[in-house]
Amino acid sequence: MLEIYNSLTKKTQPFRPLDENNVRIYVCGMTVYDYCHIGHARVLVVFDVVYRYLTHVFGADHVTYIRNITDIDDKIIARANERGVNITDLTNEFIDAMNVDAEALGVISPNEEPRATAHMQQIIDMIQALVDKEFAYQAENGDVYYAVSKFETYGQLSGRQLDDLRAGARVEVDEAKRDPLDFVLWKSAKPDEPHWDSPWGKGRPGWHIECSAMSTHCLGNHFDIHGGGMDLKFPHHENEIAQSCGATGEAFANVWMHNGFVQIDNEKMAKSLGNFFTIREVLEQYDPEVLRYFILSSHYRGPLNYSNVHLDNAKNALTTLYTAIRGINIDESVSSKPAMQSEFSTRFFAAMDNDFATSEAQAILFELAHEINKLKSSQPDVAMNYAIELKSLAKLLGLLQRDAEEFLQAGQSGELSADEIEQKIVQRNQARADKDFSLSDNIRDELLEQGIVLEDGSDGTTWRRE
RNA sequence: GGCUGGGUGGCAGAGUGGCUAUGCACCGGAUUGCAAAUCCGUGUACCUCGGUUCGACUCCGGGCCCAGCCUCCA
Repeated sequence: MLEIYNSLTKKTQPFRPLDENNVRIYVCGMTVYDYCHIGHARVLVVFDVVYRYLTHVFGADHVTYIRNITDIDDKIIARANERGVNITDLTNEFIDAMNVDAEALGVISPNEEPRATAHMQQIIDMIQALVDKEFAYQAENGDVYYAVSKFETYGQLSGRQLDDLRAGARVEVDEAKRDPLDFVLWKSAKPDEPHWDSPWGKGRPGWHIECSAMSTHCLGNHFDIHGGGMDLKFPHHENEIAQSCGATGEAFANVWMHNGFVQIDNEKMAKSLGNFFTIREVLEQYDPEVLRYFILSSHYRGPLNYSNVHLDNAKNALTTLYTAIRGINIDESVSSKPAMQSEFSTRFFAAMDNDFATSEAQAILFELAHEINKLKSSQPDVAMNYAIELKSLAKLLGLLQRDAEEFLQAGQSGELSADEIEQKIVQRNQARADKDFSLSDNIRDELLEQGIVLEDGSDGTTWRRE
């Protein structure tokens, strides 16, 4: 049975959805004012695997996955001003870019990707409900704030006490707030800022209320899983709980999942440290599937240390996997049937059931590949069945779905086209047939300099890019 | 200062109260014209100090160290 670590209870617990026919998950997505970086890639990929696995467990039509888009906030306004473009053009540009990156990484689109600006009515309604219930107040400067002290369990998710928070608060006291910990729900508009009409005057929503309003709107007041990056736990998710529970009077998300950070040299990746990589920068050097494999090679809650060495390692590992299924002609009529369920599948599912232990699941993929290599020539039928099983398990991780040949020969190292390489191979094999090994070795060395590795198999020579 | 996580072999990274993780790298052998790939095999671990236990890397306590959060952040 699937067990998930719940940040709220700090325990790994059996996952029991409210409705098995509609498992509902909401993940905090991106604020779209720049290209996505590797940290974003991690959220994208991690929750993509969560979604794939939930679908596997509960059925394809029994999971609803929502990932929002924050398309209005201070940074977006600042960036648009900087560039002299309007906000919609800016956010559309980066939403498109995000979709390109996500697709490259093999991320399945969520069922819905709600945008904040398209849910202004729901946001205003929720703020109104909070004001009506006296969880919120309008301050003299026109802003509407959430009164943190009114919500009894505030701090539960992040394990903080109000007094500790006040003691540690570095923010200067905002005169308009009754309590320095109160946070903004509605900001009154400054001149030349985008704004919407509301009962509290022209303005725009605070960041936290957007997610409360959109998740509730898309999934109902009470749903199963809420996810996001570790850093969102406080204050963002803490505030969401206060808002949603305050407004609806019901429970909010049952399970909270938080993925760990991407680090570089054991430090958080951050623009201010200059150790920052966008997805597209990485993909100039590495195949997207390599990045995906790398992300899944450590547990989602732990830190992920990024470096080229690690990506090289991931590339070699993936090459091993693809090499195992290379040359096996998977009979479509067989592969359309459900894959064989060997002991490998059982162990793979057990790993995934254990809070999505993807690195352990990957290890089983290698054992399967090993099995295939052993049986390839002696029992091709059995090997093919294992290959089908391997691909079907890997699919849950979004890996190994391409043609092996295509993966192994992808890339643009060297100047040679596939046709030219094939010609060289023909020449070399003629030389080998003539026992002219110095010529054949020269050709092979020449290709190797271009990053092309030749492999002489029992049924001919194959090549790949290293 | 408060709150979270974590310290495993050359590197990365799982896991378990006594039994092989896995990948990459390395070494020996098979195979190959030679390689590559593959197969067979070897080796290198569990921060520190106490405690519990027949037995702990695995449980408990102290210490040291690292990262994250406490402000926008995936």
